[in-house]
Amino acid sequence: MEFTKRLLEQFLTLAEEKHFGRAAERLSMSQPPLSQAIQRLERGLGATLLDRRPGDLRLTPAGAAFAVEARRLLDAQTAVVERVRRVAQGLEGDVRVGYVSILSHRHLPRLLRAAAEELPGLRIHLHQDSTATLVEMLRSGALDLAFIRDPSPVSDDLAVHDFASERIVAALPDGHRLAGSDSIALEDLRDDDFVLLNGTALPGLALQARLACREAGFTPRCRADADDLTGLLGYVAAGLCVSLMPEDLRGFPVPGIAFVPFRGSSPYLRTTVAAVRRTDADAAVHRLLDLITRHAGRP
Amino acid sequence: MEFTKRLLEQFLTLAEEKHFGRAAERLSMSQPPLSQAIQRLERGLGATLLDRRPGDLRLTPAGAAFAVEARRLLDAQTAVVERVRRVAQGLEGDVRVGYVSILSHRHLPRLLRAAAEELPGLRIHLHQDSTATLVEMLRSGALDLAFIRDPSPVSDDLAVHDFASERIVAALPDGHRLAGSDSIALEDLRDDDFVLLNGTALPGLALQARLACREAGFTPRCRADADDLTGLLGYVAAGLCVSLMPEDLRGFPVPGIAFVPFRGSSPYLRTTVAAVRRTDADAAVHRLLDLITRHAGRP
DNA sequence: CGACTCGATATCATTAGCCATATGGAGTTC
DNA sequence: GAACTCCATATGGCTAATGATATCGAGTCG
Repeated sequence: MEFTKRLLEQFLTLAEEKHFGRAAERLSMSQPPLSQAIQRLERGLGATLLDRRPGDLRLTPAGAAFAVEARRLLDAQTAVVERVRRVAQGLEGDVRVGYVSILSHRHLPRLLRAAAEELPGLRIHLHQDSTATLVEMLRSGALDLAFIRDPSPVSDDLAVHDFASERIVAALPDGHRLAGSDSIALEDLRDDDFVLLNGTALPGLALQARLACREAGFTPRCRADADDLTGLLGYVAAGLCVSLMPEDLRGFPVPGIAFVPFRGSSPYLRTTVAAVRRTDADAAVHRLLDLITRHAGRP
Repeated sequence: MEFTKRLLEQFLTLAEEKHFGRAAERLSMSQPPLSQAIQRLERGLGATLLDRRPGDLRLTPAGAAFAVEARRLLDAQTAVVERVRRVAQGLEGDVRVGYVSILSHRHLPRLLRAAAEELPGLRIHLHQDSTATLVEMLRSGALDLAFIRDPSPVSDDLAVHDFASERIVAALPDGHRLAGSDSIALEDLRDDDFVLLNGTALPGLALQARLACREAGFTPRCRADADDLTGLLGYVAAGLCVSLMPEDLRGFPVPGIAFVPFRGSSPYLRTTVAAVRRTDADAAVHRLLDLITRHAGRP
């Protein structure tokens, strides 16, 4: 039994009109083929749908039930078309997004809010991990999009889009001679003891910090190192060293530490990029990526 | 866009096999028409369903969504057929049943239980009213089946089926000289004061009680009357009169009253019949009516 | 580079679904 | 009972859906 739209439409019209002649007219056809279509329908269903009493056509209980179901089938079909089109256009769907922990502070909530407003049909699945793991997951198809650290080992099957560049600021202990300044120059710290990242966890930041010092014309005297930011913060708060950190941390006041920006053309840490597979044709991913690039670089 | 079963089946098979050749083989057709069918489907939907990369066919997000929806559409169609057939066979549906209050004591719960077990797909809508009103509702189509009193004004557009015959018993005050008997004869009460129904509420019972006395060879001396059974019970419990009542009431002991059956061929009150419209072809009504007649006459 | 795989395209035959006209037949009305 | 209403039946034409064969073209691999 095949339920074509035409057949369902014919039955529904007949169910409304309760008159073969009028229904046929509304359907722009003659009466006999309508009779036959309905008969085929009844044979196919194995049930009588109409109580044909002379001059008074009415639906049997089965016919009334089928009228309801027929309308549902029609609605379901158009709904399927709608849904598939929306998925194809990326207005509906699932996107698996990976990110490094730093992002969560400020950018991620803002992005999620914007996505929920602009692309309400998207379900975004979040996964936090290290840059290296995220790249691997992205390449293997376990993720669709990832916010990762740059510089990082990005092969050419991935396309990257600049997302957020954070400036480096100085982290000084409260008692430091420059702790009260509005801004300083990096070379003002050439004679200070530094604590820097050793590069195991955040290689990008560790590298950039050293590069910035070299550009400023000195090699930082490293009194200590640490493998994550909280370690750095501990050393600085103890008053033993100064350090360089992403400006993001200024939003989280740490007792005993002053974050002071650099003057003029200060060293940048180009931190976060959004990466996707070059071959990925998923429209939802591209819509999300578009939204991300439009939100890139904002504070 | 028309979703024939064949087309959905073709897409689903292809979605499983991810290979045009193998899918065509499983569908007992050659590969080219399958390609064309899928292309027509994609054009009709206005969306690309397959990612055709050489040697590795995969579904696009839209294709994956459509695969889910296609399966749902197929299931929905077969479910519709099933449902319509069940309604046509009377295994599913709505039946509006009217009944007179007496019935509710014992028969109605039993019937509903049996119906729920034997015809679980039926939704039974209950309505209690007087015999006259029920007959009118039945005829006008507001009810499908009614348990009514007999004798009653049943026109020949209704078909009636005997359902329950209740015997008349004597209701005697506890102190009555026959209150302890196992059974008595109606003429034993010829000199007692009676309280009987005046016929406004339960004309059948009122009439039958008087007919029974006439058959026993006497006219009951009516000291009082009442328009319902509780009125009768009050008079009897007060010790003022005896009365005649349906034996149903023996199940509800009333303080101060003894119900005593009549000996031998005691007078019957043929109380309740199930009535339906003769022209009604509703299979659910007939199934229920069949169940009712099979349960007729049981205690 | 040549064979192979796999999907797309071109062309054609068959069928059956759909609708039209003409007619039949039951029931109602005046 | 004659005209009318209304649905069913009979018959025929047309279109469009369906699938088969043959071929092409891109990509892969030894």
